[in-house]
Amino acid sequence: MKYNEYKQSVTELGKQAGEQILAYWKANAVFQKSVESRPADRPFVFYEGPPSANGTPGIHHVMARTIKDIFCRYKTLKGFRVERKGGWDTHGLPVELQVEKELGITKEDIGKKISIADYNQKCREAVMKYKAQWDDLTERIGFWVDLENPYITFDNNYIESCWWLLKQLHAKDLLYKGYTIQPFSPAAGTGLSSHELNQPGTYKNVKDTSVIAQFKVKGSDNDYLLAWTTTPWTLPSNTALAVGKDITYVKVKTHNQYTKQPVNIIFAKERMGYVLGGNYINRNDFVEGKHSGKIPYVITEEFRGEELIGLQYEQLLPFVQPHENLQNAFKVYAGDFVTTEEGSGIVHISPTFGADDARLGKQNNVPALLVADEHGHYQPTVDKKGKFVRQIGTHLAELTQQYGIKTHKPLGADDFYVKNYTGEDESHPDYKSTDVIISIILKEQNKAFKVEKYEHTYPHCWRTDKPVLYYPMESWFIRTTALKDRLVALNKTINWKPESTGTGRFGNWLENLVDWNLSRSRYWGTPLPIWRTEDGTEEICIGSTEEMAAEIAKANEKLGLQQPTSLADLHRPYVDEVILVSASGKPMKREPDLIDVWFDSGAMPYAQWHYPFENANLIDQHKTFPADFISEGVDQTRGWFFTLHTIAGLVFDSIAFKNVVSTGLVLDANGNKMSKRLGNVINPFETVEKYGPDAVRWYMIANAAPWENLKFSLDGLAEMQRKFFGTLQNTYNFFALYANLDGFRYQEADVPLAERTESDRWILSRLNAIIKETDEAYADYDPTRAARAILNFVNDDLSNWYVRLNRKRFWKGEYNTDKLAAYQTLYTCLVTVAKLASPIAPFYTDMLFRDLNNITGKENAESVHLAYYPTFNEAESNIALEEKMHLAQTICSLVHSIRKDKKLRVRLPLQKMMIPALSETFQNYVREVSDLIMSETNVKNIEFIGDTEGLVTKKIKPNFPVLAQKGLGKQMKAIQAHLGQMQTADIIAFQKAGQMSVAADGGNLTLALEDVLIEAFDIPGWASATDEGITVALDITVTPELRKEGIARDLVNRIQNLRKDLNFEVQDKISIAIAAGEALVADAAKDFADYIQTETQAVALNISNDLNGTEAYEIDEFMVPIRIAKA
RNA sequence: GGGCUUGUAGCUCAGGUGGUUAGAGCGCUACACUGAUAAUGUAGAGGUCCGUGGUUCGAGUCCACGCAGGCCCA
Repeated sequence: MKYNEYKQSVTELGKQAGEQILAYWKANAVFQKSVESRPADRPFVFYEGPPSANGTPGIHHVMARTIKDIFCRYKTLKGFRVERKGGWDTHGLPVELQVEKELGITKEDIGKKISIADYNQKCREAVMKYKAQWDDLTERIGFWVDLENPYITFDNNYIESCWWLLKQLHAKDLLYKGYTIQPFSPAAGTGLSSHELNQPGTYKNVKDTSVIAQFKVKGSDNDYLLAWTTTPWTLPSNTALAVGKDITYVKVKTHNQYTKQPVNIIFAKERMGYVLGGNYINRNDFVEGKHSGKIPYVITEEFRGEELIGLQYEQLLPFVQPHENLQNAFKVYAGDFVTTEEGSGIVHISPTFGADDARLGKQNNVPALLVADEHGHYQPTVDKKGKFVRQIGTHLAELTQQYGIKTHKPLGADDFYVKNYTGEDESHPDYKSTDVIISIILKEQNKAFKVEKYEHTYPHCWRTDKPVLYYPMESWFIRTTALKDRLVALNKTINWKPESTGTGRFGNWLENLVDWNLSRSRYWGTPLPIWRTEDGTEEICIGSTEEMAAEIAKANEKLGLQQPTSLADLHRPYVDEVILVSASGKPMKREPDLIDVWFDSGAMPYAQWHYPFENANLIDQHKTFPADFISEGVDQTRGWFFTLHTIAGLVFDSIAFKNVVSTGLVLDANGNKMSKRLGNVINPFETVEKYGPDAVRWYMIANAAPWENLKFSLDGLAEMQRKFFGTLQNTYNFFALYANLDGFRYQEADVPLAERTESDRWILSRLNAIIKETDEAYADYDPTRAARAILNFVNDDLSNWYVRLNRKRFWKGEYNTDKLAAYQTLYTCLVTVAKLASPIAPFYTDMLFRDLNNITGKENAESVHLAYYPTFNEAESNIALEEKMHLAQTICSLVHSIRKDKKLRVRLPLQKMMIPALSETFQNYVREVSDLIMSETNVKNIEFIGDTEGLVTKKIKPNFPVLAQKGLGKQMKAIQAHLGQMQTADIIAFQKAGQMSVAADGGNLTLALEDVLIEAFDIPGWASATDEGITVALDITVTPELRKEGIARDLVNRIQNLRKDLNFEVQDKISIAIAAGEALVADAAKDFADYIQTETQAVALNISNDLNGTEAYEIDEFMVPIRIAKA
């Protein structure tokens, strides 16, 4: 049995790992074992936020799923049992729109051209259209989740759990029916979702008639409040005005430009330019003749908006009176939405047709202006076709006639549409919109101060292209505001990553919570389980199929019906057909709405287990509730995060999740959003196919924190693959090559730590440091910190330092304790790295782990994912050693830099280097790693120079933090000045004395050695270099002996190259022939024959005159023919 | 308009509690190394730390106001 050795590129290997390890997991049920091998009483609860499978997955899904997977795997390594149930979100508008598009129908056709039953069947099929692709990607990127038994939101059982939850809310009086102002398309006869409103091209620039209307203050002669509107058709339903409390208003005396009547007008001071623009001029500037045609004005009063609050005014167009709360109508209120950006700074309020308006109305009990229809039900002044009701239309028709307004056709009471929904010919010279007609009437009645065209953007229906109407619609709400404080308090117990999303984005949202509008007027979704009598006085909320069966039976009996008591499908239209009976014996019909799909997903903690009808103990005994961990995109803050939190809070008075990672967006390499239009979409399948799954996962995690946006670049991915996986693989290959030759199988006892080399103990200390660091990072849900720590360890510590320095130990000499220690140390590093990195790169690390463990059998685990997380070993941690090694690295780097400067190749040995002895500790540290420094730099001796030699220039500067702590901040300038002028001799004197006195403000102060930092700066007359306060000087005298030794090393190097070029095996013995031509080279070869032969495994070395025609190689400054042959 | 967030080298990113020479990797330039070799090492060039004010002996770091990008909401 030998360790696998790999020749292929790192990319090939990544792909290979992705395929082979996946197959291995499947064949050996590793996922299942990773769950079942952990004790059931140590659960770590994870919730999978259900994706919708009606579209293909994107690269950002790889990101989201990687994050989820990492922590589940980590917790498994830590010994937790992590069950992961998959799930699918199946209801909702996107599915419906997709089906409509496929069938070429609109919402109006449903129930006409296609039955609801058939339509919903289409939705049911469409929603799982791409399930196979999703499953494939999930599997290929190694996201371990149970795909065999997922929860599916359209299942009857799932719906039944949702109903149960709704019933709990209903019982707590948290479910109610109310009004909400929603975008509505009269032309299409349907409400519009925000999704539909966000369709491109929906918002258009239009020119509307805007009016500054004059609202006469009650009891005054001619004081008027000016309110501006771009929708004059809403003026007949005006019931209030809003002002800004802190805005400054003025009263201005002038004349109305249309009627010439004197008026005192009130509006925001900042809006004078707009209100009085054009035809008006300040009376002080008025010059007769020069300003003919202009109307003079004068400001008579100035006051804050607060003073206007409560003021009463006369109804502007008194066609109809409000039917309730009349005492609150036609008054001035404060509105936080009032600005001085446009209009007059006073806002016209019509609670029926504006969201702000409705809110203000609700808060202050201001009535909406409604009119009774033929059934006595109160309705808005405009019907759903966009037409004024007769009560208004009659008046408008009369006034049109009275003022002789010319129109393109005679207008009756039923002809006043608020926008041109009937397709009238607008090019007709006498065509006038209802807005214009209302404006003319206002002008005639001295109620309009200014009328003009106003260009703005306004939303239009994406299907009919007609303007949208904001219209009051009946809706069901969850009274979330009732428990707002509790929801806020519960949120504070949740650990959010990043924290700001929890306190800011989510916390603020909770603080400003409004009731959750649950109603959706659609077909494919969870039906609202509420049945009502026609007059709405009696209702029932059904909480289970059993309850429904009982109620149906009751209805059948009381109403003499023949309804089946159980439904095969709880969707529309089947539930719609169910008639129930009220307590008083009246028939009850289901409220036709569906519920918001977000309720479905928010219900998953319970509904995925069909709670409480099955598995009740899972929730009741808190076995799977609340979740320990969830993760989704930050865009889910008001989506899934909110609904999970709200349902748990309202129904169970609990949080739904303890830790949540909200992930950022995946953008293209330039930071743009990926979109089909820009053609910058990264295909996840192709990417994983090309680079293998681990590189993609690793890159996403190591490159940026999960909650930051990720600029996804394929170059960056390739770089990360080379850097991390390439280096790790090289290191493993190195190990495997020699371990196979030496037959190392880790059968021997561990070499005691004390018997291992400095570098062994150093790398083990570093290894322990990252065990600790990664463990903390994972536990803190910060995978990026873990990935970067591992990356730096593998690259800098393990590969570029440990392996490079210790290469010879592996290929030279006997299989002795030292060699064994080297193997054991490197093995330990590799197998530990495999474990630490396995949550992020599950495939490659499993291959690495198994390649190692299959030979040694050290661990009883058939996969790295069944192993346990390494534990920090205090005994192996050695901070002092790590510092020493850092010192060695710095010194080597300095020597290299001098060598480079003086053009002295490393193979040329040098006699000595000198290092200023800054302190006893420093000197000892360097001494302990001196062998290492000497072999790495090829310098024969290290000498320390003390102060006595007077060779070193020293530099001194304040130790700022120390001085600041002593409260000497103010004296810093003086101290700095004093230290700046000190010479080396002064510094040495100070070092000897241990303290000195410095003149400062308010007397002398005494500095100790700890208050300053002293550095060796330079060694005059020597080739030296300085970094991090350490200076190294190099003796660059090249003696003939040294030169010969350098030549000998060159020879070894050339011969080794030759061996390789000739494809000799590492263990082949050779004979060498070197040309005698150059005396110096021949001498060197003779003097160092033993050395050369040992290094190159040569049994013979001849100096020959007979090498004509043999290729020559550059040695020192000579060209020397060399020939080798197998012995 | 509101909430949150980001802005440091050509690119991707580090820079606890303020400490005076702001770092890494990639890329670029040059050199070296060559029994890990489709590797590796060393050095160099490259920064008004988004701007403006303020606090401080001292600000990339703290405060205020802006600017630009992003997300969510109106």
